Amino acid sequence: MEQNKIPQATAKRLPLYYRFLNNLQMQGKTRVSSKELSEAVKVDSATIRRDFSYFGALGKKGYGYNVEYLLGFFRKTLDQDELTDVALIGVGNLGTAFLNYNFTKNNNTKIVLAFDADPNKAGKEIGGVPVYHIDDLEEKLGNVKVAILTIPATEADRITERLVSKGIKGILNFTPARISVPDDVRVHHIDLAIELQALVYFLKHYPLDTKEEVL
Amino acid sequence: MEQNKIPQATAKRLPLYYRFLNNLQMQGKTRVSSKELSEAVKVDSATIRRDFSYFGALGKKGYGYNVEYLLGFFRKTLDQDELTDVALIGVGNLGTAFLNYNFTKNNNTKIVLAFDADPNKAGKEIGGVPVYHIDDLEEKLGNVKVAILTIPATEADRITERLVSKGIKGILNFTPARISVPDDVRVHHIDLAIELQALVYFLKHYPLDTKEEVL
DNA sequence: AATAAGTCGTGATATTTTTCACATATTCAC
DNA sequence: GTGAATATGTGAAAAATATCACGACTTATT
Ligand SMILES: NC(=O)c1ccc[n+]([C@@H]2O[C@H](COP(=O)([O-])OP(=O)(O)OC[C@H]3O[C@@H](n4cnc5c(N)ncnc54)[C@H](O)[C@@H]3O)[C@@H](O)[C@H]2O)c1
Ligand SMILES: NC(=O)c1ccc[n+]([C@@H]2O[C@H](COP(=O)([O-])OP(=O)(O)OC[C@H]3O[C@@H](n4cnc5c(N)ncnc54)[C@H](O)[C@@H]3O)[C@@H](O)[C@H]2O)c1
Repeated sequence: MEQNKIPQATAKRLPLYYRFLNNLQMQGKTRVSSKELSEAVKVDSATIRRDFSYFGALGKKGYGYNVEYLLGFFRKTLDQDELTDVALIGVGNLGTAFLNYNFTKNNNTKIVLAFDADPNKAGKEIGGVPVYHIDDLEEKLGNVKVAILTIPATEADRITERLVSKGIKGILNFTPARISVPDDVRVHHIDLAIELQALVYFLKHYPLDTKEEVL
Repeated sequence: MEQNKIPQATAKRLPLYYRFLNNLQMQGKTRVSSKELSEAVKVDSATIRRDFSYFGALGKKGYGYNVEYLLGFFRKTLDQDELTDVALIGVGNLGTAFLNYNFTKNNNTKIVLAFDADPNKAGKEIGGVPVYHIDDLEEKLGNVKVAILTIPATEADRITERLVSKGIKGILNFTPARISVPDDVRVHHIDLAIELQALVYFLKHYPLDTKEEVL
């Protein structure tokens, strides 16, 4: 699809740029330089210019970038005009937090339904999202292609298999399990315990005198 | 401190290895190869061997790695024997989920106290962790060096400043705000909305026929 | 109109990370 | 013991990412 020449590292930063540009526009700013952007999002200004340059010459020398133009460009690039439906599996501590938080501020994704194995949770609605019993997964999932996994790790493999066979193509996996999927399914692991441990490890073992911010 | 020759990419994977080795030991396995590890944690086996090699020759050719030895080694390396205290700021949706989840399974970090601006939350205890009013931050924080930030983005800068002046050295920031800190403070951003958007972007724009798993 | 200040886009370079591929060592089966 | 199988550790190469530094162009100022 189109140019898949865009480096992954760049692609991961696009939503960040987009969000900040939105803020700028709301503040009524009409122009912005890579230097200003850099200070706000904490990414080197050369990296920002390089990132933008993959999409062509979006700025003007000596001027910077026009906020509205850039925003419009990224809106298209990030498909901000089409809403992507997401399913959430596991309405426990984390899952409930995600349901209550509305990802649809500034955002093109929306959790449209949730599943849980607990019969007490099925039938309810949390944050405006209906919760179904996991037994009804195949029946209710419909054409949703993205799932958030917030179930116990022990359930991850079994549920993943069911999700994949129903056509899910992207999984945001919060369980510590490293799930196996076919090659055409993308899994993004967010392992909170590990993030915390890694932070502590860095604190103890790395001097850190220079500014190095870690994602 | 010791060898800070260990690449950051490697350091981030250490807790993952550690957790899996723990599982292996609990299953009674005594040896493991980089190939087996690779399948379990979804990291290329050459990368695993390279990672381990930064710490010396931990394995044996033709045999693999001794689980107990490796685990003991990483336990020391990751300071699993000392518990690091953590403060949580913002007992809302996310914060409450973290308090209820006990990070101290297999883990060397523990949330020991929490703060919130809501007077109804202060004074309570959630998941065994006392919640104080944010006004008492300076008084109660003590010698804690790591904080988890789960407050509204608008509060992030102000609270960060207070944390830093009280001596916090590591922040796990869940707010969308990109906070500014002195060079000796490490910030790790976990931006859930962006993770979700990035996943959707990859799904739509990247072919993905080969196995590429993204962290 | 000329000058100064600001800023992009990018070739070149540096750094970081991953992967290949193989000499070398060990184990295991018989 | 011997040979086949297994698996490490690592030099070298590749790939990915980040940064430097500067020519080219814009805007603002006097
Ligand atoms: N909460 C945290 O702070 C935190 C931190 C790090 C990792 N995690 C991980 O995130 C995951 C969820 O954590 P949590 O604290 O929300 O757990 P939780 O126990 O509160 O919630 C899990 C939910 O999944 C449901 N469930 C169980 N089996 C199911 C199945 N087969 N199908 C559908 N639903 C099922 C349960 O009924 C429960 O509601 C876990 O894997 C956990 O390790 C959580
Ligand atoms: N919940 C999610 O799923 C989710 C997803 C992505 C990002 N986030 C981000 O995480 C952060 C927290 O999200 P949430 O859903 O838990 O929000 P929330 O509103 O449920 O919780 C925020 C809590 O912080 C407290 N608070 C406000 N100001 C404070 C202050 N100055 N000092 C101390 N406490 C204060 C509030 O009383 C509240 O309890 C937000 O920045 C949000 O953007 C949350």
